[in-house]
Amino acid sequence: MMVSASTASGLDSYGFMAGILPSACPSRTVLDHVTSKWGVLILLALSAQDRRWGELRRTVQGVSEKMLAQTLRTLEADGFVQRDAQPTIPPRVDYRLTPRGREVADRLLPLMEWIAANADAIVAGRPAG
Amino acid sequence: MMVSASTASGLDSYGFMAGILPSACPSRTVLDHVTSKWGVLILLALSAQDRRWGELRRTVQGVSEKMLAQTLRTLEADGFVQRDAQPTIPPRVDYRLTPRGREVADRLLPLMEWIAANADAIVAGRPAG
DNA sequence: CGGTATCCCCCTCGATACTG
DNA sequence: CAGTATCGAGGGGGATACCG
Repeated sequence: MMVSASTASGLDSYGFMAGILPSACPSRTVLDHVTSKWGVLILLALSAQDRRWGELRRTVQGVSEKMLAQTLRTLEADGFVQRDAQPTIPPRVDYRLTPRGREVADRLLPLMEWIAANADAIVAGRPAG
Repeated sequence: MMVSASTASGLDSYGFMAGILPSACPSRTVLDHVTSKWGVLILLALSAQDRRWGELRRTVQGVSEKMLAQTLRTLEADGFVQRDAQPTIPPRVDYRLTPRGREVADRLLPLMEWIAANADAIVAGRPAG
């Protein structure tokens, strides 16, 4: 079986294929953060434009305040998101992607586009139940 | 702010940016399956080569039998993975990506490569705690 | 070998209330 | 507006036992 050389060799060079992302390795935690239920959607929302807290809450439909705050803190700790708080009254806080965050978002976008384009067909084809 | 036209316009054409993947839409469920804790790793493992159950269990380190079975069933229901059982004794079951599964895996690979290459720096930069 | 069934703990997450 | 604190339900997920 043949796999596109550019992708397969890239992965093998990091030793993925023998045991994939060994359980103790740092990649697992980063992966969990990036692909977390709300992490993906927040990164995507910020990839389009910088957003304020309330705007983010409205854009990422269904996220609770708790999970928005928690996920933002995680993404900030990993250096994907920068928090910019202005000590005005009322307070104003903007969130933006860091350069590192943009690199991740750029790799998330093709996946999301594909899912958006194919979701209907996938759901329609699921076995009943 | 300028974003690469090829990615941004692609997303906007699916109406992502106003409210991102509205909570009720099918994309959310597909996204959850693809980016689930074990789903990503299983798709990645199968993208390198077809694998038997036991091989998959060893390759995806840390997965329990229950979660491996459960995740494989989900990926199969979504049409990403094909199960090929041979009624021999002892039984032999192979799993392979479907064409649809390969399309997803191809979009997952660049993300995984980036994470593998940057995980150490990210973890090292996390605040203490 | 390649699973399924069951029990049960713990941790995530949502709801609610409160604050600067 | 932009959060934090607390609580309680639910289900993800591990351990174990069993089956074809």
